[in-house]
Amino acid sequence: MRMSHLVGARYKERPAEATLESHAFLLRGGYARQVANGIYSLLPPGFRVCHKIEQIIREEMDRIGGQEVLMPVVLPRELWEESGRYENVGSELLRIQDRTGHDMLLAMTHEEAVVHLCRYEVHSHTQFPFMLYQIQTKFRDEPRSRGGLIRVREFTMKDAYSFHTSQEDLEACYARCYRAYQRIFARAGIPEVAVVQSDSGMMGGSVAHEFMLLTAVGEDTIVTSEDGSYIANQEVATGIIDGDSEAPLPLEKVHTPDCRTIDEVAGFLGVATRKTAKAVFYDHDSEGKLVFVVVRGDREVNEAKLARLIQAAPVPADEARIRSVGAEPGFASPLGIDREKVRLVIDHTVKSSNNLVTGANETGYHYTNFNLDRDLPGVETVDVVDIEEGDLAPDGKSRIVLQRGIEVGNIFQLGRKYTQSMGMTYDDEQGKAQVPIMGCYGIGVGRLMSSVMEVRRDEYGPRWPITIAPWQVHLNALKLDQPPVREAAETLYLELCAAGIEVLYDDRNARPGVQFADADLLGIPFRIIVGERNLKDGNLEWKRRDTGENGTIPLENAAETIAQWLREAIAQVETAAPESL
RNA sequence: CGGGGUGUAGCGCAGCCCGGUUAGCGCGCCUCGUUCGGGACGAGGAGGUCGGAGGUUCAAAUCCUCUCACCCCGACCA
Repeated sequence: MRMSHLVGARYKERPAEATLESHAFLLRGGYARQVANGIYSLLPPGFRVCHKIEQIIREEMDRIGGQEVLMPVVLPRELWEESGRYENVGSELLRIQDRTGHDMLLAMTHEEAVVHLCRYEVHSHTQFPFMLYQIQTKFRDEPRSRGGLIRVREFTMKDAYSFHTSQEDLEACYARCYRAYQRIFARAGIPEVAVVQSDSGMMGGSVAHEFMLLTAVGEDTIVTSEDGSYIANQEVATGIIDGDSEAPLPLEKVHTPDCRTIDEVAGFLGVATRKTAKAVFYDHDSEGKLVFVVVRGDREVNEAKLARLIQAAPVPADEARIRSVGAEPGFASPLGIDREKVRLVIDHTVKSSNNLVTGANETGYHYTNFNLDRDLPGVETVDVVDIEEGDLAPDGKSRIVLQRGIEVGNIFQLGRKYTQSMGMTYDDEQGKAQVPIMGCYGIGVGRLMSSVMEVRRDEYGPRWPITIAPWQVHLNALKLDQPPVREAAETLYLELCAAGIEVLYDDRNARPGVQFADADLLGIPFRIIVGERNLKDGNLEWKRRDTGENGTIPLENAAETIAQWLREAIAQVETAAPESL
């Protein structure tokens, strides 16, 4: 590629809307342009990186027996009604109508489409297991997209779906996919991606893992232990939260005027927030009951955990709804509440602490010395709070440290949620109809590109791993108007191209500073500089963008030398990938 | 959806509070010349419905009303 004709301006200045470094470089380097909120076009460099990532994904999915297909972006309402998601998924599902007024939708994921496809194609246990995948556009009408390509509304995703006749078979496939993902991220140049236990969210299913690139700008909170033995998404993380064991004191009702928050109550009574019990209300559980959550005052309700408990999306309840069950906002308490009217959810922390302050369900009054075992005997407690920094890991051996991560991939054991509801069956050995078990496996391509950019860069631009760089070699010719320089550069360019190497040739006769600054923004790992300074000795200069190494090589046979370097550099990245299963 | 902010040339911004020629500046772009190893210099030039609509006024980028878009924080989210 001759750079004089490369489309995509590079900016010297940082665009105002960029927040993350990767976002700034995407715009400054001419990789992507925003069309609307969370909707982007990719320019040639950005598309080339994405295409290479996709190619790695293809190779690894094919290696474990994946079969590539392509399903539609636009799906009819009826298909999603079969699974129940047309009603269950909120406004992030973009619903549209065709010219006849028929309800359609833009797929945000393709479980329905793949089951629709397979239920007509596969009928016998002899055809199992199998895995289909596609690399295709998804649309999710995010309430708030941000961070360049990290979180967008329209994006390209590799989504794979496996079908099995037994849980054991699913688990074997899951393990292969898990390993394939490790290989994909390693080959893309970020072998440090961590695997964490995760929530399966609206997808349903049980076992799920997320592949997280740990970075301060990540949107997810990851709970890790200091000794490295534990790692989980905060949405599912468990741990040991310290309690205390004072002798229970008599329950006492005290006047607490205008103390509606935990901080106000604790301050007024002169106790630590951890010596209080906090009431939080959500509307409503799967049976329509108000959910009354009680956690220790210094702790936060983990809404992902709560959602799994109540089998519904927790929505904070308004004051009228809280009063309707006899509780008093600001002074609410599990003591004396009508348990027929509410779904009482009490966290373990309330049981493991003593003599807590809790509301009296009466404006201006709290109880002190609330002890769950004594005052509400027989109430079961659950885990419904966030694990925080300094708690103990589940094994009790190590302290918890919180980190941030970007989710670059995920894998789920889905079970029969979609095959059951959509009536997919096969005949088993006895000729009896059975419902297959599914797994699903996703990777966001653009998010992966941005994520790599976020962790492989310096102040001047990205430092692409050789395996996903937009081009492999950046050829700079300094003073192109001088015949010897032009001749050497043009010849080398053609030789490199002939050798099958991807070359970006800066043939613009621009000043060196301009060329180098642009080269930094494009982040190509091998830079070859043709300039009169070294050319008079028959040499070329080279520089590694990724490692900073540099030197000179003879012009003669340079293409062969460079080709050899590339093979070695690629091999070096690939050796970081674990063996396939 | 709640709170805050910003819309002026491809990019970054000033001008607005306190209305008044032909709306500026830096970068980028085009032409010519001098330059040339980390974003050169000089000369000349192109490029603007001041986000949109309505209003106030002799006069609106500037004041008022409405509206749209984008950004940030929160809620939400596979």
